[in-house]
Amino acid sequence: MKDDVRSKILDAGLTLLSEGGLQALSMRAVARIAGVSHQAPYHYFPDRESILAEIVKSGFETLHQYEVRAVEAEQDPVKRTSEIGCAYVQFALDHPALFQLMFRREMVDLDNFEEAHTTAISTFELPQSVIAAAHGKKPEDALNETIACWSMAHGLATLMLEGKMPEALGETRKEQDQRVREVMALYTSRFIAAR
Amino acid sequence: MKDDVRSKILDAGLTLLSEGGLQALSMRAVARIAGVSHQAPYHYFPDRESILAEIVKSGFETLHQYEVRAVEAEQDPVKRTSEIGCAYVQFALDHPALFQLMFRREMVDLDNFEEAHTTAISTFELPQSVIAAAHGKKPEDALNETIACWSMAHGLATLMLEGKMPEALGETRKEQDQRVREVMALYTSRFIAAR
DNA sequence: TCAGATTGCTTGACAGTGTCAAGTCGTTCT
DNA sequence: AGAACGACTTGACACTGTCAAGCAATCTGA
Repeated sequence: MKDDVRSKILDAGLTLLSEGGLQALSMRAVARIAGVSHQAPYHYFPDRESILAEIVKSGFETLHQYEVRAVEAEQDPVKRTSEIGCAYVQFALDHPALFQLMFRREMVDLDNFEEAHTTAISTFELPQSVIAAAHGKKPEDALNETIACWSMAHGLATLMLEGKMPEALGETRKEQDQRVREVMALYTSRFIAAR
Repeated sequence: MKDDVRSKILDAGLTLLSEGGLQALSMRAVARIAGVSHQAPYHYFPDRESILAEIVKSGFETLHQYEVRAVEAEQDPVKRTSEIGCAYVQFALDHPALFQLMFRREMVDLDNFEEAHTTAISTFELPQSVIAAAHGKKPEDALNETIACWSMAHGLATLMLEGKMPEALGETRKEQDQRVREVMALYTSRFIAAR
């Protein structure tokens, strides 16, 4: 394999993230796990941020898959809206450190990485069209609605990951999913009320 | 002053946070700015996290003040709800690095710092009672509603700070405040629709 | 065929970090 | 006077990201 080391480096990054969290992700550790010298990664990437950007890009691709699956499972635009929000939170709970990495500018500034930036944007567009449909609007006219719903899902995910939610949120993952569903439904319930 | 050095250390921390962001906040830098040796801080605090916890505590106190001011400016529970959400986001925009510090468990795990934890909880209780009033419920029966609203404000703040919001959100601070108001109103609009 | 360039790394060094351990110096207590 | 203590300082260690140089194998072109 030509890019054997390169992909080993990225794999090592993902492994460290999932096993030790964000703070375990150092470039020396990545090299160690990939079984190469501490400078080998910089042969393939100009700097640390470029390595992280590649990992972030793969993260947004996975998030996009979560969203697509949620949308495919439902037809009704209102139900789709709450489902896609749940999918977002579930992605965060499934990949906590990766999620944090994806949304910390001091780790990766997406403005400097066009590819990753484009991938990130695509995870925004699908929710936008779903939410717009729920409101009976065109996507470009539903910016505030998209932001409101996205913020709610993102805030919920962030606060849960950081352990800032009251314990009452549920102990098992199943209970948590249920609670997330209830909370997201509080956004979509405005449609029901408006009918 | 007896606690001269101690408060100089905390001040130095806040200064570094506001001037250089989270990544500028190192204990060596704190000591440097406070004009003491790199080990002096550990004479007053057992470890790095304890210093940060004290800073975080002061942050939650300030956040609480923002909330109180918002509630005092409005009587109507529904308007209060969106105002308190705006106040939350405004605090984050006014003190970006402090806000990040307050909500990152790997920086400060509030479970280990009872005082700071209590202060943090108090910033949750005021919104809870306001939101409950808007719903005509008792605070303890409005947990989901509180979480929904809090998540929205928190997500909005986080995404804005991390530069993840579409540029369309507004360039000047005044435009941004207006946009935040519109978005928060999308949560409270469910009350209006329900009437 | 064989010098020279390129590829794919490794090794070494440097300044920065948090923290453990020990040292210093002035005051205070006995 | 001497011991103890408070308020630090100094030094060291392992860790980090990154700059610089080195080095063996492979490819290129004459």
